[in-house]
Amino acid sequence: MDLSPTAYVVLGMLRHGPRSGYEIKQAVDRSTRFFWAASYGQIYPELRKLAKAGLVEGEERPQGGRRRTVYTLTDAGRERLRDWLAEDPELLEIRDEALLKLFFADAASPGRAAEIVDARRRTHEEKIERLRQIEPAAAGLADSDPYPYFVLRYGIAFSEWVVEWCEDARRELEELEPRERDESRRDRRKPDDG
Amino acid sequence: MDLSPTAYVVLGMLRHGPRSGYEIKQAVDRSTRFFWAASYGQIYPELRKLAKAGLVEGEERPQGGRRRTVYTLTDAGRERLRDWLAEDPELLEIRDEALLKLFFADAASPGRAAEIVDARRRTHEEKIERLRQIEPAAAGLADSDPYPYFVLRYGIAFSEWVVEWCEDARRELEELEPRERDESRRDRRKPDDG
DNA sequence: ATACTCATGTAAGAAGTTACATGATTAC
DNA sequence: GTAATCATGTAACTTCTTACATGAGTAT
Repeated sequence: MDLSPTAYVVLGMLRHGPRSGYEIKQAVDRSTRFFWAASYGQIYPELRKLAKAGLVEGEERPQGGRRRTVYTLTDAGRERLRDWLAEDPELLEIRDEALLKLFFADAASPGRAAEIVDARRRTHEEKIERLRQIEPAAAGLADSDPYPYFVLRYGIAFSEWVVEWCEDARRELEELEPRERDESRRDRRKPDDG
Repeated sequence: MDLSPTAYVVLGMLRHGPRSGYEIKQAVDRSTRFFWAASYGQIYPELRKLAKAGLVEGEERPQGGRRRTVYTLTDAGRERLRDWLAEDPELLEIRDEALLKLFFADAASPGRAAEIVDARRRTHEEKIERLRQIEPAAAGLADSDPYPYFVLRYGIAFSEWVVEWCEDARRELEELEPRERDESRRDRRKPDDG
């Protein structure tokens, strides 16, 4: 049976011990979210599928009168995770509306490109802030498993790089877009292209 | 009527003049692909929807005995594109298997983290190569519309940054992963975490 | 001839989001 | 008491990919 990529997120989140679906969702939001999100609508059905396949085991562990099912990796599940980790990563998908809008900026009103770049900068500044908030906790756990912290720092460094790029781009766009650009450009346009 | 994000890719690809579905797909593969992909299975149905909505207009323009439908932006379509460009970009989705595997590397065999980083480096080296191949063509068109070239250079710069990060990460992992790490680490692990 | 590119499309299904529903516990 | 958090789940829907089918033109 083939597993979806998100199934491996679930298996992976159980690598250090039992967790409930709710806890997995929380862990995803605090960690892999910026490069791999997952919703309840995926996690809960996935846990059941994995249990049926014998890769995880569910156990009722209510807290007070609150029902709660905690899942544990089985040996088969751990092996499956290991096998997947042993394959070279393939999938890399990006949907970046900011880049798309910048790409089409020629069809926008004059000066809009710079605003799009500014919006992109703000997005990544917020991302940095959010990641910095979870950084201390991640650093504390790095002792027993260094990789999540490693990846978190990648996320921060990446967004910092984007912010720098936006600042450079801003300056470049100002040279590119003097007030009269709109008129002068239209003259140079190939007939085919208008 | 709401448009899907990919509908705007189609509208945007018509901003400089009429194109067939086939040509749109080609343009996507040569340009927006690295941050926004689109398949025939989206493009052709989308063109029909947009035509029904009056945002594009199709015209039969066979080449030889080969049927061919070419679409043009209507005024309404151009306005719709402009309105969308005037809204701040929101969507940013990443699915990065390499980061996910690195995140879970603690559950992999020793030394696997470094291999994942190496694979990531290769992926982005290939990306740079592909982008460099289309760079001259993009640079040539920058005269009439500078933005696609602008975004292309972002793509190259980004992948170059990733390659550098991978080189740094490689070195850091070697410090982190001396041969005996596996044993020593297990001792420091909290009981909750095993 | 045969392989490649041009050209358009559909069907099936995977993957993922959103909104909703339910109900207990905890903090103020 | 009431708002937030803990906890689980489903249904409807959107989005997107993959695989397939068809057929003409072009280059070797």
